[in-house]
Amino acid sequence: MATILDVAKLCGYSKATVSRAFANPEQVTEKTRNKVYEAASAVGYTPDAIARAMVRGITENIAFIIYEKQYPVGLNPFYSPIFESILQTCAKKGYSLFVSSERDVRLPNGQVYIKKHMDGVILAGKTDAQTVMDLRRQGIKVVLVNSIVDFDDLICVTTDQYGGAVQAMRHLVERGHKKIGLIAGEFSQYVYSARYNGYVDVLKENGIELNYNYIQTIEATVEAAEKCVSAILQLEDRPTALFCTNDTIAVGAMKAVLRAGLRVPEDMAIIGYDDSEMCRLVEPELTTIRVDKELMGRIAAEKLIDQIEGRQTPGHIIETKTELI
Amino acid sequence: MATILDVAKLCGYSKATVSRAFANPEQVTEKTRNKVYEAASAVGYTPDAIARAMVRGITENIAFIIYEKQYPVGLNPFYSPIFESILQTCAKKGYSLFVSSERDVRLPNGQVYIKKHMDGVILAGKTDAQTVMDLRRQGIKVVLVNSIVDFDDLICVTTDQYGGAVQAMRHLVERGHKKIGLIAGEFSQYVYSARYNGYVDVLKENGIELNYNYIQTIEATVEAAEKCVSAILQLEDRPTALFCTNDTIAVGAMKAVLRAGLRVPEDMAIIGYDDSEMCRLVEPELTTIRVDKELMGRIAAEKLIDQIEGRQTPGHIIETKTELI
DNA sequence: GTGAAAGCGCTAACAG
DNA sequence: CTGTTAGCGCTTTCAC
Repeated sequence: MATILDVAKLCGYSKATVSRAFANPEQVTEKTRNKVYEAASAVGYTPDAIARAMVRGITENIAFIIYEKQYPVGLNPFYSPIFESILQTCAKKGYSLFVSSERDVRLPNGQVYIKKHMDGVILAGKTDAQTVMDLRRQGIKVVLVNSIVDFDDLICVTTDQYGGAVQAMRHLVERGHKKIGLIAGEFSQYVYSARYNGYVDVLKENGIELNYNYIQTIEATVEAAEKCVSAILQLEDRPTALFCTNDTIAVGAMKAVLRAGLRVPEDMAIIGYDDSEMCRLVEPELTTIRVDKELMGRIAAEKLIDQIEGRQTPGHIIETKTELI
Repeated sequence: MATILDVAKLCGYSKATVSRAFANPEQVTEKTRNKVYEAASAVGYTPDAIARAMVRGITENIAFIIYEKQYPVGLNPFYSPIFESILQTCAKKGYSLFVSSERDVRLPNGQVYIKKHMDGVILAGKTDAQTVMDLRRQGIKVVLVNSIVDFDDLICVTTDQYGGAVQAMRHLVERGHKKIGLIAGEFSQYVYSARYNGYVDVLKENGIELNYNYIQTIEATVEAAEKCVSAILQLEDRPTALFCTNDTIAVGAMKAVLRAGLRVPEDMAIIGYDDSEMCRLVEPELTTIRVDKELMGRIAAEKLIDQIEGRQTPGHIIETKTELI
């Protein structure tokens, strides 16, 4: 592997000049530059990013670490668009992106440790204060997505979970539904209760009494939702609408209804949550609550990079708006 | 940021011993080790991966680089499971994973250059010999997924594209279909022609004549497929079955059929390709050709890591089997 | 089992 | 504009 020294020798300039020709071309005359480049091509030289990172103290890499039990990282319909958005933002800013689902590695002494080929991380999903502190102690900047830890100087990018649930429920109520079921996924406490409260509160504000037969908590999979809703359809006095706390559940619910020979939404209205890709795949297409995942990813990446590059990043909780689709 | 020297000073041992306590614990007595760990915790020390990589010449990072125009990386229903599988394999082997859709960065001299915080890359999608050579010249090991470049010593993990298409077509023919349409996505030449040939050959072997009204090439999106199939449904003598060259197209086709008030598969049989997640979301569920994406990802990652760690990796083209679902 | 010393390949003052 | 020099933090012989 050719090093900077090989190039320097060949073109007759010093290491420093070769270095400048690549890292700060404007600091070198065009003539010199060309000679350097020529020599570099001749020996097949390419700067070594590791050595560079070592002396500069920065890697220009960040990591996106998802910690959710629900689905694997790459297949998660909610995080995929966020991931994609982060990826794009990184590309634009010249950063490379690590992806991982295991937040930490243990040193032989049992200490938590994250491989430090990165200047910062975006943590998504279940996150605790300790992790954030560990990371920071290692000199790594942190931004949270879809989770909140109460440090004043920590950026947490979230959505209005409660507001979205209220939007969904009001939509159903406005269309005349009084018997509305809740099929809730087993999400983190934070997400679960916000959506649950939205359900309960909208019923209350419309004077509709809770019917606990209509409320089910299940694993957030198509299969579980299908099974659960099939059972609900057997109820004497079955609901006319279902609020599903994510789209995967809504798709399962829809399958159950269609298989029972009923129509959506005439016989059973269904609303999902997240506005994932699948909403547009099924027929009829699913009503859902849009969460601006593209924006969440972009903000998270931009704020993180701002911090890495030493720009001030005021703000703590950044809440993006939801919208009915 | 505490360095190894801080720890050495505090515990009274040398840098070398501290280094060993973390990198090769067995080379140090337990007593020493504990003292080192204690001192490390006290000053908040954690080994610096960059410095480590610099002297050892290995990073324990690899990259997954997708070069496809079709969909963005993170949202690609075909590559997502491969990605997930690679991620898992990496985690198991102690490697971290970079993900990217832009294969290269250009140096000021115009040379292609990839940031070398990695020991190897898995290249997916459109790949050319030059890229492979550039990477190798930079000391980076390469494995290809879903693409082929003819170097004897280059591992290419693919599937039997032609065989899969034949399976799909035979399935339709066996169920008595004679008027079979082909809705082909604009994929790479390699994929496109393998699937196209499968279509043509099975028709031939059954003595069915090609009807060019039944063959359409479109952008591989739900919308394009829906539009295309809506038009096909208007044909005087419309087909009774459609072979769609991926599931996204098949889903679009299905939507068009259902919207026209027809039934799937009674009025129009539809078969997709890839066995992506969406097949199980739609109702009725989609018949498709399974491609073992989990296996492809795992093999690619394992072979790459084998190469990085200096193990022999014979073989060139590794073809995984397809299966009708 | 532990220490001393020599770099890994590069950048960043500081001179000239 | 270019060269000299001094490390970045760690691992790894080679001695002891």
